[in-house]
Amino acid sequence: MPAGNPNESKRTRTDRPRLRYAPSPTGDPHVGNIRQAVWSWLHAKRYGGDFIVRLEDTDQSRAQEGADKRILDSLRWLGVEWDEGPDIGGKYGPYIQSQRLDLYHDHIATLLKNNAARRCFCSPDRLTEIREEQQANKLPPGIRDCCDISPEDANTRAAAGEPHVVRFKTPREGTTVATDLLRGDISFENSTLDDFVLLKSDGFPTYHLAHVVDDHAMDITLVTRGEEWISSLPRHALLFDAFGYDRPEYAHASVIRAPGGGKLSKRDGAKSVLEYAEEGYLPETLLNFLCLTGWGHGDQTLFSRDDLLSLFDMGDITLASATFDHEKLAWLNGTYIRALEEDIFASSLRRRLELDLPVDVPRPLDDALIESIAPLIQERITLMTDAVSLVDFFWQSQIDTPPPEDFLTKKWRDRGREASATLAQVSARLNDLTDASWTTPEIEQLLRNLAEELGLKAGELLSLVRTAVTGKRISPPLFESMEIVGKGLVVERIIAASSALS
RNA sequence: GGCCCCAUCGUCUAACGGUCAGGACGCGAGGUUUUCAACCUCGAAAUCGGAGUUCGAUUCUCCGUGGGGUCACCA
Repeated sequence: MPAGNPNESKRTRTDRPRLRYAPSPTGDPHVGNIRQAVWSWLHAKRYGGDFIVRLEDTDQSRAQEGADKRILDSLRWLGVEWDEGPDIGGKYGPYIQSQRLDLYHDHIATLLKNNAARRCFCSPDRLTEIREEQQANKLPPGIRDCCDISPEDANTRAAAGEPHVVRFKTPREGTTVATDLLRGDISFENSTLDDFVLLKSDGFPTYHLAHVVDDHAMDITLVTRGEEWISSLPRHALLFDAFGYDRPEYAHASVIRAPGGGKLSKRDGAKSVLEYAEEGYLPETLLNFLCLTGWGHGDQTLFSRDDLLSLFDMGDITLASATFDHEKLAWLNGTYIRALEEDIFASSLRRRLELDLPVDVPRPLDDALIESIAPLIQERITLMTDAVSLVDFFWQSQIDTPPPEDFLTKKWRDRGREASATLAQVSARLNDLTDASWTTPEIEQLLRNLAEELGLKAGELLSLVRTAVTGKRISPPLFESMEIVGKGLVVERIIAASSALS
């Protein structure tokens, strides 16, 4: 038997388990995929075990430049840490499958020697021909007896360099029973299985071979993956048996579904982890949310990283497939934004605004200004990217006065002249305030008094002032905003609005 | 279609045979309020259907229905 288990440890699902995340570097990880990584990590850590990252780059044609780095970046952003991996190594390395080819070849040699596998020289055309024929005869579509070549002949042809694959010789009869941690025993009739490919003609292993060889070699105790793998489970069970290896435990998680049904895809607004990061979601939000869909723990909705690290158990995940709830994700993000320490929020806001504010606004942004604005909007945004449209007026030297139909609502509709006159009075009064009195409470007092004087409700007057000063119908709290914008600019803007309305 | 998996409010979930079937998002009503949020109170909303087992089924069994996965030299 090639490459045995380096450790004869007796680990179990709940005693120093070893779990792995094995992405193939074909693109950015999406939420369903990364959830698998998060869960594996949480489970491993909960029980004092190890979390391993292994790159499954066995499909050369689908490999994508830089995908490996973006996968690791996604994990880091979420706060997922690994004990062994392609970047940091470990005693079971290498952690990149394309660097483990010899191991797979050794295993193939063993199987061939034991007559548990066979070389297959069939062309793709021949294979589709077989499938069509079987389908016409209402037989299982899998490839079984495609070529009848003696092992000697096969070895000769292979030695001569003839391209071929190596297939597993799946038993024709009997039943293969495999166990899923969440569903119990699942049995499959061997007659419905096929002679699946282990080694491709380019010398790379298929997932089936690589999974069995590596998860054994790396001493993985619990394999977690999506339920799309359940149908391949008997193949893996048979392979472990063929090598004489103990089978690991398996937990197949359900798929995350799109709101309309079906698999979640980009079309449904599903984004990669890094895209969520760019759009202003907080890592703690996504971490919490990923565990909220497909898992639950009593009445609890909010889970900190530490909560999850001490509560999560792979055995508690939900069997039914969950629908991705964008609304709840957004709500959750707002909740986490509000919970941020003031200074953390301020610095995060600053980074966001440096990105989102118009290019003509000089960088770096003024820290004191950011710090005074931050508390005004912290509880008003759901995404960090919501901030800019709420606060851009603080940086504009000049704001465009909205058209009358937007400016004049309710009480002021079709009463531009009155509005104009009112604003003129407001600007005059504000102008009388001394610089020392240009504070939130004094501005508020002045405007409330003036409203009373004019026989207006406070809201009626303030809606006018708000639009004039911020250019918006909806804004951060007005008095605070006015204090920050400063007397000169405020008065200037109100005068401008007044004349625009006259 | 074959094989396999799954099934509690619209959505995410809790209830390991006995609960007025709980919580969260969203939704509705009210309160608070300078806009918008936030916050507070209240409300509507579910065990897919049918047989069993049991004193008693959301929970166990079977059938049906519905949804999903898979049938590659992709993972």
